[in-house]
Amino acid sequence: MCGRFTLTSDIDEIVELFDIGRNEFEGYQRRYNIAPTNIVPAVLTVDGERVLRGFKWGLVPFWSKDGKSSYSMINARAESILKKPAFRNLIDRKRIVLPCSGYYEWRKEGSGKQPYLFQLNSEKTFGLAGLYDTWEGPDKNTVWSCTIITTSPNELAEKVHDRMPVILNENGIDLWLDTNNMDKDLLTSLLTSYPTEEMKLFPVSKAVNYVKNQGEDLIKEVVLNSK
DNA sequence: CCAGACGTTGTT
DNA sequence: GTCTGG
DNA sequence: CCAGACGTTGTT
DNA sequence: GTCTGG
Repeated sequence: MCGRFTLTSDIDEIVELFDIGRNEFEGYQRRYNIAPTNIVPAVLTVDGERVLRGFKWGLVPFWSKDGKSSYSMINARAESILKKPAFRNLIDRKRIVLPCSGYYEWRKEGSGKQPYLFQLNSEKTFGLAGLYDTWEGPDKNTVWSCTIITTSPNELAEKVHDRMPVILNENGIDLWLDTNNMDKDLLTSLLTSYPTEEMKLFPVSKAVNYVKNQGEDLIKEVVLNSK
């Protein structure tokens, strides 16, 4: 999973897919409109209600000493998620889904790296499976942080990369966000690659390499020079 | 027993 | 906090 | 990806 | 130069 993904501004799509209130989404936008770029939105269930809040991307486990997360904690491997001490205790009660309209992966091509954008064929918003944790700082502040789960790629994704994020369909989102669901077999069975035939991929501008670049141009297809 | 890890990926 | 490796 | 190791022995 | 660990 790359270090960059996009979120559509289509409120209706998000509200519908995640079954959250419209005011929940608008409240999120208000609360986080000046958040740093490493804060990402995600949906969780609190007291039976779907809630959208910001998480620092890069898990900080509750037992962390300094509140920092290593770069590697941005992802958790689905295959080992029940074994790894940093993740396995989170699967019971700390599950989230991150709204996403597309994600980038880079492929080495000749001298440089060509970014590709993955989307659903429908170009609609989808959900990435994640886990979160909270960490209490010395001054009693709480850091909410998260990690995105990766799995082996489907036939499309493997053209570019050897991993892909876990994408949940609507049913998967419901199961993953159901706080009453403690069935580890069922939960881990959701952590597979998304159907190839429902996804598309195309090259995009290398402008995506610079985080400061934003906007529509980054999700447009570009024509690559054939060799 | 205790110290040290605890994790994954690759444009930052 | 808990597990692992030395 | 990049920084740092790259090794073994034993009177430290 | 190449491998490994972070």
